Amino acid sequence: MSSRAGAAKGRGTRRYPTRDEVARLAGTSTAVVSYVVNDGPRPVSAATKERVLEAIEALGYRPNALARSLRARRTQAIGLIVPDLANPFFGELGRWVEDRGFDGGNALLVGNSMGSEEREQRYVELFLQYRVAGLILVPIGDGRASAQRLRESAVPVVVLDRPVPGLAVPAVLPDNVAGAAAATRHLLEHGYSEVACLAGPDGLASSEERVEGWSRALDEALVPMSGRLLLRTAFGRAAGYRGALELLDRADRPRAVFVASDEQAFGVLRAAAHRGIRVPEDLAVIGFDGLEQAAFTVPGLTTMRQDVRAAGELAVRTLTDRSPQPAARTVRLPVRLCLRGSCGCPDKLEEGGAW
Amino acid sequence: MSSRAGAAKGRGTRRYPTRDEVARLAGTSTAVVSYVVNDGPRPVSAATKERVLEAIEALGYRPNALARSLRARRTQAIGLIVPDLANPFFGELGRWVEDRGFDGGNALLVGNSMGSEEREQRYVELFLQYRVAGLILVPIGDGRASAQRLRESAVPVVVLDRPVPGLAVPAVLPDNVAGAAAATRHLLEHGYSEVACLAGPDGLASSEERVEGWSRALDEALVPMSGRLLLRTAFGRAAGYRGALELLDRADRPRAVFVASDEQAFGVLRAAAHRGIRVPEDLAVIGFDGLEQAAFTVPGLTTMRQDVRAAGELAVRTLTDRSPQPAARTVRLPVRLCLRGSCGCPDKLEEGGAW
DNA sequence: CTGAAAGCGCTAACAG
DNA sequence: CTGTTAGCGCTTTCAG
Repeated sequence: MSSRAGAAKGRGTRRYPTRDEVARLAGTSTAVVSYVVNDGPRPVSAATKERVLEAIEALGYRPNALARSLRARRTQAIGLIVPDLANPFFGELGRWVEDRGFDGGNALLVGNSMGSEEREQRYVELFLQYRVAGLILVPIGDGRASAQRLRESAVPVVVLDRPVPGLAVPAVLPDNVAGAAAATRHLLEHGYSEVACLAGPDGLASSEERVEGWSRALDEALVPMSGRLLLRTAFGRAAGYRGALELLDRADRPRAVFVASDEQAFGVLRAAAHRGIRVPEDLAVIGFDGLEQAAFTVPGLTTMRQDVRAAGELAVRTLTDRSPQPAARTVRLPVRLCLRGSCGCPDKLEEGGAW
Repeated sequence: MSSRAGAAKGRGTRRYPTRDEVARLAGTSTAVVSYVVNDGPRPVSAATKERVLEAIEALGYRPNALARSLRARRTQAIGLIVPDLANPFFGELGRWVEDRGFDGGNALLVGNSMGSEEREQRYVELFLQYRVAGLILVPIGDGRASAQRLRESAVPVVVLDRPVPGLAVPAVLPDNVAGAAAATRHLLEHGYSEVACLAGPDGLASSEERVEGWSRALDEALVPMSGRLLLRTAFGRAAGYRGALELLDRADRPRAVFVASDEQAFGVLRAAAHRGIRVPEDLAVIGFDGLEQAAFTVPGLTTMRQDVRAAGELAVRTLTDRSPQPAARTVRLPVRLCLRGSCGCPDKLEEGGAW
């Protein structure tokens, strides 16, 4: 058995040693312990420091971050609220936010709003009580509900992925319009005379922007638009699957489709297979987001890749920069066409085996 | 402009109102404010309560969770450490952990170890400093490194997905051996005379257990084993892709393969397509994990589905239950065969459109 | 170079 | 029913 302070028997049984105990054991004052732990602000003689370090080690002392934050009047925690962590897009986003935060010594609190505004509110509230140093929000719905509560608060906030009309807060967004237009244009260049759009839900700004890009590309190419080419569904594989069936079961089914998210596109691929419709020969598909999984579908999914990493990192940086805050700024990150087989281009796995 | 206490001009500029200000405005003592906020432990007259509530509202008062926790000597936060949030398996796990924690009013701190033991350690350390009420760990490698540090601490810990030999701590694990054996047996029942195994990395307990199950099923069926049937790769799509190419490029390539994770299996499906090998006609495939995405590959991926939700919820419950802790217990959750097209069974999307 | 002590915001005795 | 007050563990002036 270890020589350390009494081994834990039950659970959560043992108390954490405090600064007082360390001081006592080292035969110094608590202030000195603090100077050692923080390497400042006052100097400590080498000998004393040594004794303190030994006491810390012997006791297994771990500074209490809560007390520290209380005293400092600021935490090192940042909050992230997303619609669903199990959605690979938010998973990837979360990874980069976490990674960047970790570099800066931040802890990351995450909340899933699960598509519920009420739940989103509750998380905003909870994180505010935890006095997070910053809050990154991928808002649900039109985000108006959270806007008010946030505007009244003192935390720096960044919204990600979706603009929130009423909120004058920095935003990091993909260039949805340009991306959707590029995807549509690419399909047109493959020679299709019309391109359908399997869009995201109504009323969600990022969804509307992608529809806008699609429609703009059609206009530019002087392709006549028609309502029957546009179908809105929820984001997500299952919704994409059902939407695709609806499109594909029509007598005049489309030959090419721009899908507003990769997740929906996975559903489209599955639906086409289910109906015996070959991709890309009978149906050309382009998705949006650039998920890692898109490189592994059969055929590979051509998609508009967002730089999720840049988005996550930029969000954290915006929160973290202690520089005088410029007026709330919206940054549009470029998306780029990532060619694979589903649109009719050659279907090669990325060289170098990037993933 | 709102009538509330001075609007924030810069960022993080405004201070949070404190309990003292609320008390002053309501003309009561701070204790009463506390009684109102916590609805106890002492009763408060309706009139006073009313005044306090108004003051709270007027000031936009939000109790400081840090101070509260410091005082209470315990937090409501739970820590989750996973290898990679962007991996859909851990994403799904995270979702359920979060969901269950949320019900209990817990905040969730998450850390990505990114496959690095050092990083895992640092997160354990960080979360301990935050005095999390409990820690859920999906350990990297053999997990031995974290074991010691955890054993010395006072936090309740649960390990998930992978056993840690040296750690006497509750564990929630899938029944890897039985699952792998069932998958292998199913492939054998399809009439294949031998079944290859594309396994996970060496030295990871959960990976070894799946190999064990595969080999056991082969033994039982009196199928001669051979080293050439077993290939280990890292978990992940890219590794699965490369491993599959290696298997498929052999002159005596296997006709049926049990793959140790769905992620790897996605790579296998892609590799087969790349080589013009049809699934399931030329190659039957079964994965492991039961990711949601597995229902959307082409063909649908037959897989051993884990009940990730049950695992996540059970982990939280184990941490949260304030009942006297029974001896560290290991729970094995059953996995069940989920039939789709990749093994040669009929390929239907789940009825009811579960997803 | 080191120590004493005030106080971060909150809760819960204890005393009215 | 309500008020006073002693800390929770830490940092940091201010004196030595």
